[in-house]
Amino acid sequence: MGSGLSQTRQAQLISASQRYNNGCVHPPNAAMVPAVQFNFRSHFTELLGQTLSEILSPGSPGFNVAIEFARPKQASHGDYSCNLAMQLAKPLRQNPRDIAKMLIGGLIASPYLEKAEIAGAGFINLFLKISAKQQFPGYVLESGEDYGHGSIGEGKKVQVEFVSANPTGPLHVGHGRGAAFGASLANVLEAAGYSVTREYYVNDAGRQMDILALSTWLRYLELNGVTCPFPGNAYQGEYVRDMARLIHKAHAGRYVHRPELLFEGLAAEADSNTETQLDGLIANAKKLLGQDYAYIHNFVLAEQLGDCRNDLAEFGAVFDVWFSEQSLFDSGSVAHVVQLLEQGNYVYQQDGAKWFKSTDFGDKKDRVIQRENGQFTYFASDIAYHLNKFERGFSHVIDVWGADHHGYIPRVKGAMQALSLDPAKLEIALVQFAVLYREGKKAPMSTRSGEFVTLRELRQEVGNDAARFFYVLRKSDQHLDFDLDLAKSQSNDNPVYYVQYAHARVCSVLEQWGENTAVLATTDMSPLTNPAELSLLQKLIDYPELVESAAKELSPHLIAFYLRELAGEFHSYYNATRFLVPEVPLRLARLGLIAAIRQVLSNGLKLLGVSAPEKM
RNA sequence: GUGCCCGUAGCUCAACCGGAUAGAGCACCAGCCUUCUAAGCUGGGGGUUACAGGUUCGAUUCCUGUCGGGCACGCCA
Repeated sequence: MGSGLSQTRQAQLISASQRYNNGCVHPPNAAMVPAVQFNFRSHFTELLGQTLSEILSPGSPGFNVAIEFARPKQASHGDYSCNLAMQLAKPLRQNPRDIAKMLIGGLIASPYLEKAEIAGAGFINLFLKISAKQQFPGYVLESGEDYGHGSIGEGKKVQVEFVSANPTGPLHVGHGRGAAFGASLANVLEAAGYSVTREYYVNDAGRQMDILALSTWLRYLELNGVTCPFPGNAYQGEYVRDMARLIHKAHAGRYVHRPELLFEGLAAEADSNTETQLDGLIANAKKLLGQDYAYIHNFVLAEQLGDCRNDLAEFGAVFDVWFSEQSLFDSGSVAHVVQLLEQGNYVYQQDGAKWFKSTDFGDKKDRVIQRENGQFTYFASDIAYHLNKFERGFSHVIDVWGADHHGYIPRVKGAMQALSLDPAKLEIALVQFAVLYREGKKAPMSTRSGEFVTLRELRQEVGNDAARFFYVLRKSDQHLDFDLDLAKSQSNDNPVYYVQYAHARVCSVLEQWGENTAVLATTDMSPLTNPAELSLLQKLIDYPELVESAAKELSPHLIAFYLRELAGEFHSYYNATRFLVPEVPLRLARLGLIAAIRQVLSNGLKLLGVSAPEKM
């Protein structure tokens, strides 16, 4: 979410520090106000920042060096690690270890800090007090479903537009990835404090829809005993015949209009697979059907959109707005936006067409917005659509596109600039298509040819949970090799079971314990001292920061990775440690910890649209 | 040909926008169920981060070049 969010982040840090200075931020002690906003990383950033400002005067070299804490991989490097001293070595012309010594010496006491060490080339490693970590299970359980929810979004309106597939046939597994990514991303942004609108842009105005309408009509004619060749580049899928059957069933021969004239003025059947031939057929169909063309067109649109909507809803991708491209033409928005661009002197006429000067904004070539035949291009309606988005008051707009559209970015951003909109407020998240493998070989996929694996088919065979999780298990802009056989097999290779199983195991233990889990939120956690327990505590502490990062980086896959790690640590802990031990304080503390783990697993899975079963 | 993305264990992928000994999962090998769910756990082998330079305290990460792969380069959407 680019610069906008990092500014937000800074604002957040500043406000956190102010609260700290005013004494309004309390340690996460269950007896006090719950420290919902509390965050060790920002706490230490603040402490070190104060130390730094005492050592350096404003404006001196190194004063503006960013203070960042990392979570070291090795436990011996502490809980939080900072490279500030090494960053300062050059501007201060001093040995980094000496600087580190100076910084640690001036560090303000913190109730959470056990010790600070200098290590390696000059790392400052901070160790949390165990007591600080032990506050978290109670905090997690108190926060419940809200644990991990943050406020970096500040309630700002963000739109996530995703899937937006042409309603010309069933969604396939490529769309599924966009759906899983977009839906998860929207959830993550919401958890980070944004007010999210989920939107689907319906391409109901273009040629593809005409081809679908034509295809359906041709199938319908066949049902009425009219034999005519079916073009190879029309939509071949069985769903087209299904729609034709529906029309036939409801209206019998009502829409048979002089089919013998269909090929009038067109080439012979033999070479009937060209695009011009198809356009000719569409034109003839429109002429022959007259007013009735709209019926066919609207019927197939409604059918496909309805099917798509159900499919996505079952997949857990629910939209707030279904935005019609056609409405932009009907309302005059497209004509208007072209006018705006003309007024700005960004449009010129050439070869009978109107071109937008996108090269003014870094595009490789100028782009047609209105064709020689007077029709607006898809690009024109897309400009109008983006203008419309910002007119609706979104502070950020995120478009989730297939990566094959990446070349489209410069012209859209260019158009935004031409309209005096800030292109930085539009973020494009590219999602690579999933490449299918069946029996170790690439499976062909093309909507037109009718050879595809549908999202619905995938969901039915592997289940929604597995599909949702599988899709976001890798970075969205990376290719996804989707092994159908593996995904369809009910084997334990599928990582979603691993995470869900951890959740179910906790449920099972708590059920056998049999008492009211409510007491666990206020249980004394001081018996939690072994390395596995401390590591799990830190894992719980990390979760809110993780949600924040996932939101800032538009990377829901981070949630999936985190859940796998958390589940892994839990499974190890489970195998090595007994929870239902006779000693009551230890038993309660361990149960409190695993109950908190369960809560975080559940919260994370919810963001990904995956269920958290109590039994498996 | 031009532009964008990518190249990490046998395979699929991470690595917190330059940090410490590059991590997981599959697969392979050897173990763990009279104890809270074995859809689990423990241990083991596996790497010149495609290659060659450069930038600096430090590079999988940034820059240049080479090789290899994907995508895009319509008055389609």
